[in-house]
Amino acid sequence: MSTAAHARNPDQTRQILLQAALEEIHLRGFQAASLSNILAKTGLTKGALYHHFPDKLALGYAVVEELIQEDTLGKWVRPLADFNNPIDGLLHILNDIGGRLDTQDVCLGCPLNNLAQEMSPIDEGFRQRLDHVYRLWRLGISQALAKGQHAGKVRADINPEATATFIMAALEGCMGIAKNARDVKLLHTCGWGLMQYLETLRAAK
Amino acid sequence: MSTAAHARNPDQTRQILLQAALEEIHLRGFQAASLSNILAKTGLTKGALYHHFPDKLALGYAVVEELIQEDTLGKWVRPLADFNNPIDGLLHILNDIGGRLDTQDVCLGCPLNNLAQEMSPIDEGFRQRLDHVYRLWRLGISQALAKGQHAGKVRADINPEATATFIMAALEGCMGIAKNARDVKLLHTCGWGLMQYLETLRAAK
DNA sequence: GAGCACATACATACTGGTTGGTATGTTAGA
DNA sequence: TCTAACATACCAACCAGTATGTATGTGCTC
Repeated sequence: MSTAAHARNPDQTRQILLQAALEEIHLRGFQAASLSNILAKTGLTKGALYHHFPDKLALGYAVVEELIQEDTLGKWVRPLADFNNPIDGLLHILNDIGGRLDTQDVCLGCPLNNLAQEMSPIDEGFRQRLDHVYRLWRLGISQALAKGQHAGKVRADINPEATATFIMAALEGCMGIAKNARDVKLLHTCGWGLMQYLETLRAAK
Repeated sequence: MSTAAHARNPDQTRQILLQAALEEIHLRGFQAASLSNILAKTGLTKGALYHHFPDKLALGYAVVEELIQEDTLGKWVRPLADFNNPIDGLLHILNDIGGRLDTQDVCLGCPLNNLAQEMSPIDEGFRQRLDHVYRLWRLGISQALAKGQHAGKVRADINPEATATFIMAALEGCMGIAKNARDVKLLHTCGWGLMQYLETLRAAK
């Protein structure tokens, strides 16, 4: 019987480190993220960190691959596949996420976009991993749009890939603008513009 | 007669420092921007830098207020005022800038957006200065749209301010996506989506 | 199934390098 | 002659990373 004074659970420890790293990176960015801050938040030490990750870069990569990618798939790609009208689907997800975001979320912005803007010119490894997430996201929207075209819900004269790219970009842009303004209302204003655009994609009856 | 061995020109020295700081910040971000790198690029020393600026933060603020703001006004706000159809104006500027951007520009992204994403959660002074630039930009587009409405060029049922916000956001989003993809073609794909949106704003004949 | 062997899972203490910032020079020009 | 405009030398703080120590669980032996 273990008294659990120092019970060991390496998988959980790893998750705790990843989560704390995500929070620190989300706030300060990767370069300015301090390992000491991350460890202070977890109560762990450098021994634990460097046992689970070879260096800071690997920790950052793991945050992208295991947390940010999963979050993107879970919030956007998988839910969207459940709708047979992708425009309704996108509007629903948009409203759902937009309604749940509080001021703090808006102020910190999208972790994917934050990291992309910071790290893509500096580190190719980050760039590729982030690009992979963007590709999955874009592909999810693109396939949904194509399916919607076959179902006669989406205009046949638009290119699903290009349109998906623009939707994704516009969304990140809206989040970014609202983030700097520190204004949830501005996010909704911006989101209204995006929804207006989405409506133009519906097939004529 | 000055042999110009060490000719002094404080205003020019200040500009040189600002420009070098902009380049370094554009590449690495503000926090990771190294004063040593900036000085090495200029051939100046810390004495010069700290004579013209009290600290690193003030240097960063000056870059926003004097370089980035001017650039935004010069590239977007002032040119747009010359068109009597804002939609044609926006399309023209978009094509003009999009055509001139090379791969390096795309990879580094928009300095305004870069700084906003990095610094707005961390430093209120940065946030306010960047917000001011965004406001000027948004106001420029908004006023042009309103003018276009009165001239019967722009649909009367859209809100100029909200639409201007979305245009600005979508644009920054497109730049951001292309930046991470390191792909000029993706920027044009994305830009095509934005242009498609702009076309929907035209008043019916 | 008791005890030993060993790898895993951490904690602690320390280091070299870089950073922003400062204190103190030195030189140019008015 | 005095001040603005720089240059030089230095410093404390912080950083990622490492070397080493220690405790925990686990498998293997007899």
